[in-house]
Amino acid sequence: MPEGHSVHRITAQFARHFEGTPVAVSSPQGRFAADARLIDGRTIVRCRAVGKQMFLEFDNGLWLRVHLGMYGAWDFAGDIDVPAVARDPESTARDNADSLASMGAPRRLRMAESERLGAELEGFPPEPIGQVRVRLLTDHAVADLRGPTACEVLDGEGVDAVLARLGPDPLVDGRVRGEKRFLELAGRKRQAIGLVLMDQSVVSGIGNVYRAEMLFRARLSPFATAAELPRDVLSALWTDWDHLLRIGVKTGQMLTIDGLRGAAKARALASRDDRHWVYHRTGLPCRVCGTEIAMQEMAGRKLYWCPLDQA
DNA sequence: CATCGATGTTGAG
DNA sequence: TCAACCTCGATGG
Repeated sequence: MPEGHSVHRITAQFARHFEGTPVAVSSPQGRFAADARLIDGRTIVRCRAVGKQMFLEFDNGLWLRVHLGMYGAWDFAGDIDVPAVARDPESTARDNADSLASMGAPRRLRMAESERLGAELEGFPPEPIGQVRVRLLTDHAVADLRGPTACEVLDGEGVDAVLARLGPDPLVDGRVRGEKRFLELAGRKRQAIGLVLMDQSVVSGIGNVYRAEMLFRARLSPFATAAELPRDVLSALWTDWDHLLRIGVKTGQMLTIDGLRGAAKARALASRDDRHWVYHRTGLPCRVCGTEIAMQEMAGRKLYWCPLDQA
């Protein structure tokens, strides 16, 4: 379920609590047992997020690559920090700005598309719950992975091969260098821009929510051919992705309606239904013009747009 | 309690 | 183009 912003947050959590310490790696569920032995007991030396993928480098040159897919999630527990939003979903934007705070009594923290605090722990480490593909355990913290689309151990070349297939990520490649690559890649796609924004080889980290929201924010038809769009339109899309991704990483939520204040902002933070321009709003009035929001499948994913504003 | 659907990707056909 | 992957919150009875 997570789009790029959550993967950056999860990776920061690993960098903070798992980097620089030996990690016991196991597979309670068993499916990852052989791979786990390759990195068991090693120290994590680097944590990287690129788009929706996370890479953890171990001190023997091997990497753990994880893609959460539709319903993958990490459960953290132990002496770890908890993002402000997860502690208090109704907290204000100002509270959220101070990103992380210590969690006091040991608890569970689930990090996927959203973040949720679980019950207090009875002991450490806690028993794995359900199908845990991978468990990473240090003296102070534990991370359990469940339901990932991809989870494998790679050498440096393997990582390079994966990275070579990924388009730019604003937080990895930078706004300027990333934009150059995005313009090159998107500018030659003779496909609908609604497809191109979801293509991870063109731009990394955008999923179904950000795709719909970015197109509305640009007042752009999802069906326009990417290669035929003026360069400054593509450029604006990239700039907006950079902008939205940074908000997402900071707040932990896909806040795509900017500039909200007071009650409207609190509502957007508290309720997913009040958070977006068009995503998941089929048949509801457009927030700008009142036209019913349309929905149709595009390459097997639901596409939402305003037929008037995005004509 | 059963069923549905989801913020994703891969690979078979 | 579609099923499979494999999880779980939301929904309805």
